[in-house]
Amino acid sequence: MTEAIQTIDETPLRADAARNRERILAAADEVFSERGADASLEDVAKRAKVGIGTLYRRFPTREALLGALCDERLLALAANSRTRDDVMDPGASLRAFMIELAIHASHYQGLAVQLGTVLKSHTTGCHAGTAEGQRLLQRAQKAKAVAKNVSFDDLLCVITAISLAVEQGGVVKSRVTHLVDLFLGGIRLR
Amino acid sequence: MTEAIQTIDETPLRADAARNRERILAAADEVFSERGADASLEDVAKRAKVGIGTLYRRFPTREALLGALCDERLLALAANSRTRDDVMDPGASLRAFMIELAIHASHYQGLAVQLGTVLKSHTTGCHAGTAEGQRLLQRAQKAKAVAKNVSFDDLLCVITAISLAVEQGGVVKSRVTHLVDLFLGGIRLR
DNA sequence: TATTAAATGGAGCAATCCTCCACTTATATA
DNA sequence: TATATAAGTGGAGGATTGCTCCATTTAATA
Repeated sequence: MTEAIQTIDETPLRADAARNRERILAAADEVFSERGADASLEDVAKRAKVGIGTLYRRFPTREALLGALCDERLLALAANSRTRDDVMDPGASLRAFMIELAIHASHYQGLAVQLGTVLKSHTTGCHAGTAEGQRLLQRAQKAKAVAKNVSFDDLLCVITAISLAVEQGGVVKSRVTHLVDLFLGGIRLR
Repeated sequence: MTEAIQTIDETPLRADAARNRERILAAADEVFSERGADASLEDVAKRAKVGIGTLYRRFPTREALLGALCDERLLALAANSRTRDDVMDPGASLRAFMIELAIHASHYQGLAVQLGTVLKSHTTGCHAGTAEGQRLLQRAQKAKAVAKNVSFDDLLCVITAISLAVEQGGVVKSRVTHLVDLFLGGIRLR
């Protein structure tokens, strides 16, 4: 769980730097869990027992830090999704993916709004996540399970919305599922 | 366009206070338009030529200020919607309302995220807006145009999402319409 | 062991939020 | 018209956070 996690990257880190990087990530996970994704970065540095300068050197922006934090979970999510190819039809696979991603995106309070930005940070996990989403969408469209005028951005928009609702309402998986299903099926009766 | 705009309110304002209130609103509209809904409130006060204390006295929170700013437009939106009862069927009315609200919610950069909160500020316009939305939803459900397991919160969630997408993508009415229609019809083929 | 490029930490400036309160002013009343 | 007073005002100032910069320390290499 150590090496490939970093951003698509140039020279390897010095030993102390790598150590500190891990501490920052661990601290950030704690602090963001407790106080939300817009908690003070000074607090993160303090908890990691690292100077604030060190934190900024490693993660120039908050999004970079969030991106790195999401990395592992997004990788897992994408891998997970690929295993479903065998046991689920394309539509169901897409649905499952959307639900998982929506839940992921509300892992820290305040993460949902940033989902779009974070997914664009160049992390292996972020790449894997978007790639998998696009693959699933295409697959579902080829199988005529989903309309072809739907873009991945449309999906992302809806997923963001759903996690946003979860964050605000403080609700749970049932609501996520409900909203995903609404979106899949449409609210209009026929 | 002067009196009923205030929050559901107690004693009337003194002349100077009322004057300042209007200047603050005007300044806020300018500043928020230029720099987004999370612009500095000190800047707003400066532009209104008013002390920062005065601004806070009148609008204790940023949401209160945003609520007041949305007031007029929400009132108009609700009134507008009611006139459509004659010329549109329930489903189409709801659709039109959603589109208008979504566009409204991206009037200032950064407003969308706050839509939920803002709508809860006790302003006549906010009340009118939510009331009208609920009415339209019920009406559409009675007419069997919309599934009955859809709540107003669900709608709000989707509308927020859509304006969020608009804000981020910097896109326009066509995208809003597209997303609303996706949500109404569902993305799944049958 | 000496060299040096990489990494560190935190002082410090800037931006913003928001409170508090000494002063000013509109208005109701005599 | 004069005056009492409740309502309103402005902005200094404390607190928080973001982010940069650079003098110092340290890991890796020869």
